[in-house]
Amino acid sequence: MSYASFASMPCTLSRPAALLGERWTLLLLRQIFLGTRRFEDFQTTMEISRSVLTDRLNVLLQEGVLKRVPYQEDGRTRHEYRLTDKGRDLYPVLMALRTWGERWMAPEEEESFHLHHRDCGGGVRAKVECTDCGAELTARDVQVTARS
Amino acid sequence: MSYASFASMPCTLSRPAALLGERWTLLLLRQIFLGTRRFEDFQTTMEISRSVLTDRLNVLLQEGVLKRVPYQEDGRTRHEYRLTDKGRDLYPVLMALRTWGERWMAPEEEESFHLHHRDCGGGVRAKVECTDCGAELTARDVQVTARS
DNA sequence: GTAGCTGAGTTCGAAAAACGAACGCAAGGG
DNA sequence: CCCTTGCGTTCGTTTTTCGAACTCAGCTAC
Repeated sequence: MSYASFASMPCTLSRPAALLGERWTLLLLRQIFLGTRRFEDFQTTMEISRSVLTDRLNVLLQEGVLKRVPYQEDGRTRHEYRLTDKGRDLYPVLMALRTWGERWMAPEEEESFHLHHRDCGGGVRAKVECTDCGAELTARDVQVTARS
Repeated sequence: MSYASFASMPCTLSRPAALLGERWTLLLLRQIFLGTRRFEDFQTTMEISRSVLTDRLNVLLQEGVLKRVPYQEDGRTRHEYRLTDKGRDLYPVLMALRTWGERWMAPEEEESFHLHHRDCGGGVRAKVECTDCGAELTARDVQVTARS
């Protein structure tokens, strides 16, 4: 009764952290942002056990991060998992991970994929900024105030 | 030999995702960014089992996200866990989670804490931008290219 | 119609991870 | 000394995860 309690705390950081902090969930989202949509493809590319995959997909469906969308293949109706608006809005989280990974975990080898801005071809970077003055912020620039 | 393999893939997204995607790790980082530094405080505030806490702290030490820093208390030497530069640079990841949480999971109740820019008092927001033109990017603005 | 194939799960026994209460231990303090 | 405190470690139990086999629905071919 402990890990789960973070998922229901009135804290806008602990709730997402508890949801995405469950094993496989971040890697599953990565795969989805890379274009995977079908149960079988998740299972084979990630080597996750089928039962856990079922569970994680269901949690993300319940949370409204994913939706099941019917489509036709070989004349039969199947379903694929796609991001909702809420799910697509997790992009900054994944990009923040990648930006950090590039800076601090970059292996000598090449990347497995590249990202660039469709319009201008530039690179992609996550950052934190002030909603008022627009300055880029680090942890040290931010004051934490507990609510009374 | 499966979840662990993501931690050693030559991919700057899968490696951080595997590291932070282990249960408790994101919540532990949240607690650290909120100022907790000592074993006992993590254990009591998070209700995590002591053995798992030991393990997670050790992994973060090994990865260079945390460091053990000696300090004096009541005339005796103790150690506390503090963020390294590498660890502090995870701030955008946490802020991206929080930005998402505020938009999509905000409970009716109040937040448990507030964040604001020390210099101007403004709010804090994570975003993704183009390194060339500076435009704010969503998943749809970004092209994924697999490496040959 | 029936045998086979395929994608998408479900089931279930074994292995791994997490839990939590008790124990160990070093460094003061009384 | 004996007590307390902070920080782990141990260990038996419970919960998750694993992975191989099974199910099932909807076609396709015969």
